[in-house]
Amino acid sequence: MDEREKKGRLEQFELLCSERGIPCTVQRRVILEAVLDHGDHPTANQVFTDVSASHRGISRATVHRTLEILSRLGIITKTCHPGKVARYDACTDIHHHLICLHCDKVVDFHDEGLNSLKVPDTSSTGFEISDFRVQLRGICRECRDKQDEKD
Amino acid sequence: MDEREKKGRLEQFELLCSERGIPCTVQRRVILEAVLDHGDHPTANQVFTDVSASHRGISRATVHRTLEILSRLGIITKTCHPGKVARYDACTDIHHHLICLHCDKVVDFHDEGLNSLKVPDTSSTGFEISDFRVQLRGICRECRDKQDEKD
DNA sequence: TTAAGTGCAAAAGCTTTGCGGGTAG
DNA sequence: CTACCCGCAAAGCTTTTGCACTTAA
Repeated sequence: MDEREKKGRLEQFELLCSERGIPCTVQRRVILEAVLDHGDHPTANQVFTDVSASHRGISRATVHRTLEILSRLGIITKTCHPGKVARYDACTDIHHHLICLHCDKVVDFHDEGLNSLKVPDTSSTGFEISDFRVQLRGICRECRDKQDEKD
Repeated sequence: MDEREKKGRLEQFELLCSERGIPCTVQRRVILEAVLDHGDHPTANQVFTDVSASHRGISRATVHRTLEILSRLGIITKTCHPGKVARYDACTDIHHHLICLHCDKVVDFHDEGLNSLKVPDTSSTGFEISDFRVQLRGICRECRDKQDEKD
């Protein structure tokens, strides 16, 4: 993410904090920055590693707690993964996912056609829908190559 | 899932096994049945509980190993969840998901309009797409009600 | 017969929790 | 000043692995 946009997101975060009376601590800013910088869909552990590289002494527990808080604020979001650990995402513009059913890799995919999908009526379900994602599921090139080797 | 369909899926599984020379053990059949019966998106632990109710001595390790194998065979599938544990799905017909960003609940949603979505060209990505899912993201009724209580 | 699967128990990862000291507002 | 947050360490879950025994084909 470029510097200008990042700065905007950090200001947005500080605004949200003061609106809701939530302390805006150093750790929270640093962890948010790490997610914004990471690009794809880091796990809590990856965020912890990134953060530790520049700031001594931020604990794993804080990373977990903070990621949860940030996603409740809506400033980042939990992504839907086929894997076994939680993953987070810097939730900027609408985008979609290519998913490898073999190695669980998830890659962002931007496409105007998908963005203009009409969300159907869900009123009977009790859900209030705010946005949507399309998952395109299949096999990535690396996994295909590995399969071919075996043959 | 009704008995007739279940029987069909089990036969399909036995066929797949013999095609690929993979042993079709009691445990695998029982675990597959448990997923088919479960309905929504059980975790390995839920499958283990279901299985243990009717069959003594099937270990957790086997449940994990088997779920992985069944999903590689394509007879079940890993679902994409915002949570922290792997979840599986009896992958029958195409369907979509309502996702609560508050409590991570995932509910199946069937809709003809979504089914007919045109999959875009992904040739530049190296992925070979076999199907797709739409995630409708928002807040479920229970979580909305809880929020209202607080106000 | 024999390659592969299974159970058990132990190890390895990921996440949460309780508590005393520290900090933002 | 005060409520909330943080780091630490320990506990709690989920998943994986090594090995001896069993089983499907």
